[in-house]
Amino acid sequence: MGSDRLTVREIARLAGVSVATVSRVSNGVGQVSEETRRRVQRAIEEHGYRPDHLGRALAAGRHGAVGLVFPGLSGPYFSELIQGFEAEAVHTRTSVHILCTHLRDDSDAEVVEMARRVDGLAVFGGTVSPDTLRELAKLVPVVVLAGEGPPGMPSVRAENVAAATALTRHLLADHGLRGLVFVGDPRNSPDVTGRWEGFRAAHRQLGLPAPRAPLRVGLEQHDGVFAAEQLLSRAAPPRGVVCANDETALGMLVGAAARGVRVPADLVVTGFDDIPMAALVSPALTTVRQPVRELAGRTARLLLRAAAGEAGGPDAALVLPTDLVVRRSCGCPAPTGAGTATARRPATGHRPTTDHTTTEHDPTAAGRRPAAGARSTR
Amino acid sequence: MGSDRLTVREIARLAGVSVATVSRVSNGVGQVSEETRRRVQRAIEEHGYRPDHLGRALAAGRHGAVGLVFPGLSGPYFSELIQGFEAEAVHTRTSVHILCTHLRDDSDAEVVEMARRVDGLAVFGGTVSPDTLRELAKLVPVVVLAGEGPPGMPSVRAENVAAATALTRHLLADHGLRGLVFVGDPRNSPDVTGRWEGFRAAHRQLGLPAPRAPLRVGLEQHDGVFAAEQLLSRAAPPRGVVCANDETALGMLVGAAARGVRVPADLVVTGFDDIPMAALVSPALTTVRQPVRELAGRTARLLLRAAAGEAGGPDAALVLPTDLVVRRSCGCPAPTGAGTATARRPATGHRPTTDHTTTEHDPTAAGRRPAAGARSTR
DNA sequence: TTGAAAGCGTTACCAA
DNA sequence: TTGGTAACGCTTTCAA
Repeated sequence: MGSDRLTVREIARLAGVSVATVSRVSNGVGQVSEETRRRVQRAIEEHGYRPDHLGRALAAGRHGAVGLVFPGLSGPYFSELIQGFEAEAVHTRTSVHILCTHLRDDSDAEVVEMARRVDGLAVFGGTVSPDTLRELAKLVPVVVLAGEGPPGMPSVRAENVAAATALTRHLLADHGLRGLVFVGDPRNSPDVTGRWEGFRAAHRQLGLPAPRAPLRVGLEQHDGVFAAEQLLSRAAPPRGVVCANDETALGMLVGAAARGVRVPADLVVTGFDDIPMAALVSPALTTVRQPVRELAGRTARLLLRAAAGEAGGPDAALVLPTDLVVRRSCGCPAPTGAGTATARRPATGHRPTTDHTTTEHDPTAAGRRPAAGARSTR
Repeated sequence: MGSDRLTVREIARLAGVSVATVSRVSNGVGQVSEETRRRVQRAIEEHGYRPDHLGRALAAGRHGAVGLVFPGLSGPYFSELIQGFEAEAVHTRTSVHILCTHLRDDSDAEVVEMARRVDGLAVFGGTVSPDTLRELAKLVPVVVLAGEGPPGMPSVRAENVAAATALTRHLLADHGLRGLVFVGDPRNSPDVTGRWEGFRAAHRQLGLPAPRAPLRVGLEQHDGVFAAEQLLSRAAPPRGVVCANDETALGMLVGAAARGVRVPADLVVTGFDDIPMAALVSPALTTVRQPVRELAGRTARLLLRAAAGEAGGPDAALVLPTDLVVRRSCGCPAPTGAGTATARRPATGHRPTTDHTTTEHDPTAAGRRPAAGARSTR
């Protein structure tokens, strides 16, 4: 178990030098004669010495780690987010600690606790209260991911309102649908708030009466099934639903199928995020693509720069563009579909990567091909 | 941002006492006169002083944190695992740091790096090499989660082989199916290895020829769709597939539906894990339930005890029992199904919690009901 | 009951 | 090029 930890002093003694010299060698800084360096190096390697983190951090006044705070981790969206973030952090040799607050009531305290162990914090929108966010910012640099913080706090998010507006307008104007229902809880997260916002804006812009209240459910697949049960057992089920994310929409598809409700003939369903499954179900899901990877990457860069003590640029609130992805679940015909100005249509059927133009390498494409011998997730 | 951190010295000066007294008060140890205690307490609260973690950890020689190492985070399985682990850790005021190694080639080094920042490590089976595992164990206490480590290393896992055997026997013997295909990569993780093992054992036990090689795909939903494409485009598609987990099975269902293949009439599909969606799809998924929450809880308790320096008991490799859950996707009739000895059948249709006897509180049940005003995941 | 001082393991400054 | 030593912020003896 916890073997005899060796210290700089120990190595110094063994190599017959001072601790200062050992520190210089192990960090590769300062001037050390070739001969001494070799001697110290040998002692280090021979005993497998690695400087203790606590000591180092205490002396440096830095932890060499940043925190990533999420409410939960369900689904490919978060998975991708984390991957994008870590890919960036690895460059600066900064380790990333993930904290899931879940729904615990003392979660804000937990986040504050974490703030004391890291050099910076990326907090997912809606995870902690604005007050706590301000408190955190007094301790360490904070960047809000997929949301907005108090004025002046840097944040990175995807454009939700306009995309949701375009999507909803597509259903209302191009498909002539009425009585649409928004499935998701706008209080859930800033993302959902924005999508609900756009949903309403579309109605307003077209001079239609305001839509009814949203069906407030969570963002996981089974929440969508639950929503389908609710909606489809009504006397007059809606002709279309705009789901807060793809997973809910997939669940909706499942629930509809279970009741023999045909999509899109009887019910139109749309999602949000464009996760890999969105293009694989039938009918393929009309949705909005957001640059998840870049979202995470930009957040990481912003945070890492701030955590390193470099003056934060004037970049306050970054908003990344999104794309409407029109597929079949909205009622558009298979290969060529009527779309809005921003719509990009599927070229072929079943490959999410080639469905629409992507600006960056999409790792899910590689993931789908089961490369023999490669270790896969889990 | 990083405001003037106050130190113990500062507070001592303000309260007109020594640092030792401040330390005693802030930790609630030792003897301090009521009067002094109040004065120090006031200074502490007035300035919002909280002892620095690094200093404290350095003095104590402990980090007050443990690490949780996963290959990735896709799906409800990991989500549940993390939640279960953290629920246990919160009791001991230990914070949990999650590390996702993804598929990076330098991930073993990353794990070693993390080992130097925590008091103990729970490593998901198959995430790091046995050699690295041994190296880690030299630095901190290690518990393997959902797998087994080198001899002597504590581990907690679910019973896979017998469950997979029972499941497969059910298909072979009770349903008379032949030419089954195992969908999943046994090299992926110990869990999958065990399931493949059981799959083969069932064939052996019934005196049937050994099954063909598994269709090696990942464990996410889209991997199942991919597998369906592969299998169903063959000249002679299989009559049944045993999927390595529920998500793959759900993807298989989607892929089958897209091709007009009926389940279970044309194709029998089974999963593993019993995630919430398993009971909600139609046909509902025949699968194996594993006590994910308890898996995580036991791992946490084992690790936390070891991390606290308490002598680890004689508990080497814990194996938790699993349950075969027979639903419709295997071909059993809806309400009452032919089952094996261990089978527990659904009582009603659509509530995973009540589908089969569970020994502990199932948080997904609460999660499914969208409690108005409650913050939901993400 | 309180305080002075010695660590904890590292880095970095200042002399030598 | 090296070594001594003072931080870093805290806990914890040991005396008073």
